[in-house]
Parts: sequence; C-alpha cells; structure tokens
Amino acid sequence: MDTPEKCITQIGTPISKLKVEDSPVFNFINNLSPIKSIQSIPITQTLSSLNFTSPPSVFTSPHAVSHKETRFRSENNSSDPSKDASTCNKEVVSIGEEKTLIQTRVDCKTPIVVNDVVDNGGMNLLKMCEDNVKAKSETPDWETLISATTELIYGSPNQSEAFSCLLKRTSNSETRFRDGTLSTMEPIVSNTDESESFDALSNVYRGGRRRCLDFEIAGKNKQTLGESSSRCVVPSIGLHLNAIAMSSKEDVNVGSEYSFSGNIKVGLQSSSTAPLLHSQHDIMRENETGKGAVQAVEKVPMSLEEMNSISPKKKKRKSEKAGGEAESSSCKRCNCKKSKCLKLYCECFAAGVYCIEGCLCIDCFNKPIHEETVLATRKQIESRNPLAFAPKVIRSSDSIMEVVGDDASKTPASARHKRGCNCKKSNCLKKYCECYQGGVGCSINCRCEGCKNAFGRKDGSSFEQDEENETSIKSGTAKTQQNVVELFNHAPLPSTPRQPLAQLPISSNNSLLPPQSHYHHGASGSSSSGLYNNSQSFRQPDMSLLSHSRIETIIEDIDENLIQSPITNIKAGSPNSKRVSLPHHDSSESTPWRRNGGRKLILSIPTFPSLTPHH
DNA sequence: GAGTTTGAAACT
DNA sequence: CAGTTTCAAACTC
Repeated sequence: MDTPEKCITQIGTPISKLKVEDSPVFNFINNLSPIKSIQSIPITQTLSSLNFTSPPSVFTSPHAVSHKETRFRSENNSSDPSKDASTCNKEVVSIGEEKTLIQTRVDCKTPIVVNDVVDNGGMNLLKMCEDNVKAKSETPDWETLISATTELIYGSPNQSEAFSCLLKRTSNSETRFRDGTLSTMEPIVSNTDESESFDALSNVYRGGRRRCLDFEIAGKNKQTLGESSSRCVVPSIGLHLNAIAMSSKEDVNVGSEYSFSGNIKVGLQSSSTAPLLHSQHDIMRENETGKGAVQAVEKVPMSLEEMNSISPKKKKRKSEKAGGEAESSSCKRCNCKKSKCLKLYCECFAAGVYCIEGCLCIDCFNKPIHEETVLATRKQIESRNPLAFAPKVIRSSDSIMEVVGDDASKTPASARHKRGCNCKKSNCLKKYCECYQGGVGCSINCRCEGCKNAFGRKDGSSFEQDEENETSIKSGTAKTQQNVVELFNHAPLPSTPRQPLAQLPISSNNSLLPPQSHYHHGASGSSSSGLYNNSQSFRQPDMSLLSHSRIETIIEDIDENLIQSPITNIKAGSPNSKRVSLPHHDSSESTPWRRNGGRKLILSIPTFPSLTPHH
C-alpha cells in the first residue's frame, strides 16, 4: 500500500539540513555525563568531538524503555531541501523547528534491550552508542544518527531497522500533512518489500493510542506538530499515570500504553482527526483480533463536526451498542453532566485524554476543539494541586511481581494510594474507595474509617483470603471477592484503559524541581517534565510489567524528588489538605531499583526545553 | 434504567 | 483549614 498519505509531517525542518553536530541525538549522547562518570567510559572522546550547539536532548529514559516509539524533533535548520524532513507516521519522527525534543513512546509488550544495557551499568548502552557513532561517523548523516539512536533505543535490530526505515522513508517523502488530519496511530502500512520493516513497526506501534490531550503543546508548537487540535501529544511531562494507575479493570494492555513525557516527550501523537480517534482500546482490540492497525487505518474517518454533532442519544446508543464490548474491554467513558468534562470529576479529563464519542457526557469541553480551554483548565487545576494529574496509586515493579506472583495474598507493600482514601461507609471494600479501586491496601495516609480493605488494611493487616471470604459472606455477595480477584489480576493497572497522557503531575510552571538534579536526576529543565524525564533508574526488566514498573518507579522518583527538593513547600496535597503524601520509605523499604539490587543508572540528561508556551 | 450511595473534587 | 456543596462513579433495586 502506498502510504504517503499516512505519513504525517509534523515537522517542519528538513532533516538533511541537520548537522550531526547539531543533532539532538549527539547532543544527548554527549550529555550522558553521569554515565560516563559512573562507568568511566570515555565515550566522550568519541562524541565530545562533536560540538553540539543545539539544546540538549534527552535520550530515552528508562521509561523510554517501555516505549517502542521514539520521536525525535529537533530544532535544527537544515539546509538540504532534498532531504526535507517530513515526518512519517506522526508517531514516528518529528523533526521540527521547535526546541530539541525527543519523544518517546513505548509499548511494553516488546522487550527492549535497553534494559540489558542499563543493567550492565550502562556499559552496553554506551558501547552501543559509541560503536554506532564510530561506525557511522564517517558519513554522519541523519540516517546514521537515526540508525544509531534507534538501535540504542530499541536494542533490537529489527525494531531499530524498522524505525530507521521509517525515518528514511520519511525523509524522502515529499508528502506532508501539516494539518495532521491523517494522523492516525496506526502503523504505517507499507508495500510488501518493506513489509518486514513495517512488521517490526507494527510491533512497535502495536497498540494504538487514544488521542490524548495536548496540554503543553498547544499554541505555536502544535502548529508545527500539526494544526489539528486533535493531535495528541503528550504533555510535557507527564505520565499520565492516572490512566495507568487507576484502572484496575483494564486489561494488562493498558499498562503498556503509557506515554511518558517530559522532556522526553512521549507522544501520542496522534491523530488527529477526531474521528479516527478510536479509543486506545478499540485499536488494541483490533490488534488483538488480528486485524491490526491497518484496519484501523481503514476505518472511515468521521469529521470532527460529525463527531461533535452526535447527539447524546446517538452517542448513548452507540455506547450502549458497544456497551458490552466497551464494558468488557474496560474502556471507560465518562458520563459527565455538569462538569463539562473539565474537572477532575471527569475520568477522561483526569486521565488526561479527550473524551471520545463513546462518552456520554453532556456539554463536553474536553475535546480537541476546545483545546485551549482544556489546557487552561488543566493549568488552573495544577496550580491548585500540582499532583492533581499524577497517578493516584504508586506501585513498584516488585510490588507488581508480588501481586502477580504466587504470593498474591498480600498487597504489595510498596503499592499505595498516594493520598490515601477517606472512606467512611464503604469500609474500603468497594470501588468508591480509591485504594481499593486501585488494587492497593490502605495505608497510614488513609483517613478511612472501619477499613477492611481487602488489599491491606490501614492498620497494617493484609489481605487474606479468609477475610475476603468473610467479607463476601457478610456483604451477601461474592462480588466483592470477585472484584478483589479482578483487581489483583489487574492490580498494577490503572483504571483507564485509555491512552495515557503523559503528563507531569506538576505543572511546568510550578518548577517543583530545582534546576539542579537530585541524586538521580539530571539537571532539570524548566519543564515540569523534568521530574520524569530525568528519572533514570533502571531495573531488572520484567517485560510484562515493564511499563507499570517504570512508571511507578518514576513516580516514586518523583516523590523522592519532591521530598528532596529544596522546594518543599509544595502543597502537594489536594485542596482539602488532602495529603498527597509522599510515600514514606522506611530505610528497610528501598526503592525498586534498590530492592532489585540493581544499579541505579544515573544519567544526567539535560532536559528539553519546555515547549510549553506558558510562562 | 432509575434511583441511591459514596467519597473525591470543588467551593466557601 | 474546616465545613459544605457539587459531582459522577459505583452500586442497588
């Protein structure tokens, strides 16, 4: 299939004009000082020779490890029109005139070698980097960079190959779609001779993403990224953890759909046409059913107008029609009546995603066409509570393993609701309880009364089957038990199957992070993303859980960051003095990476300049 | 499907 | 910061 149309040009500047020295990739590599210091690898000799003048870029962080998609954008001004850098599938590469940026998206389904690299103390990573650079430095060009980079990112030759292929194709493409109207999250469909590469891409892109809110790229940036407001770019930092953290219902796939952003913007760049906006779930379902993204692409797009014009009834009908399916797939859709989907009451908004046609909301403003409003509202909320959009449940990979493992009778000690619940009547046995809903036990942070949380009571007792049975019996239904089981099965998952919006819980304006990095944080930029983006802790990978683990780790890092940050007066708590308690790590309870006995690879990665227009 | 319950979010 | 109100999800019937 010919796919010029599927390639979206999000970038404006020709890639070829880029000089290797100006490449963000090189710049990034050149800024891996921490690794150097730790491993004493003289990589700089290879890379330092390159003078990068462009803003430092960030390489894939551990988060990126879980991402399969990487997007690069740099503000390079190329001079070679022949290689005009158009962007290919929006998901892939974006070399824009904007600030240097590397966007990474991940799909945890596919093991990424970066972990191994990391686990070797970064040695492999560095070596790979060095080798690639050396090997290709003679003819440094964009493709070389891409190749080297992608290999580093993907680890897998196949993946990197596919990625490179895509980039090449992109660079050669004459077709651009600045309006992003074609934006689709579907993988590029290629003709047969490139099928292999694209198969790989397919894997890379496996799992379409639901469009997310482009919270921070609104404005000028978005123009570069695609005018369509429907485009989804992960906000500068964010992990949209809510999505991740909350959904206990979702299937595991959800977990793999995070996008991280930060300075490492992970993007969901998606598409834009609202109509193509299938929920992530929809796409995933398709993929799961073997139809793959290709079919998703083939879906007849619906115009925004059409979408918006859908009457509530119609939507409801649709919803009902898809009801079972949606329900079964745990794809939540909001049902807001008064909040206009601009408050945290709205699950979609809280999760950092736009509402979709499946939502039954009324007077919804949480749509691309109201992007500015959404952004403004979001900002406002963040100003009130910087962590408003942060994941509610924090869990470590170990925790996940515990849950998944044989000893599933206990709530992961490290898993907890960030702020704690405040249940009065539900005894923390129903989903009204956020702890319960998140599949975690109550903690000291909770102010619940009569806590009987099956995942662990506030008093410290943990879930036991007997107790659970007792509870079920008392409640006169086994539903609770089923719920518990279900929650356990999905414990690490957030409640929203949607596309995670990578968002920084802390607004970029808040400057929660000190300019200088903390223990494992590199110099942080002004962007809120810094919190995540600098997190570079790597752990032994459990691919099936990687995404969650990563994210959770990151969250913890954030906590630590907050704790350690000189800026300690952050009212992390919600308005009502609800605590956004930072998890207390006993000396005995080490952070995930410590628990794993793994080394914590510290990368001092410069953050990307914030694309956020606000200041 | 309508109504109730619940607790988070928002407001005062 | 505490109390109250609003809201929408969860739940019940």
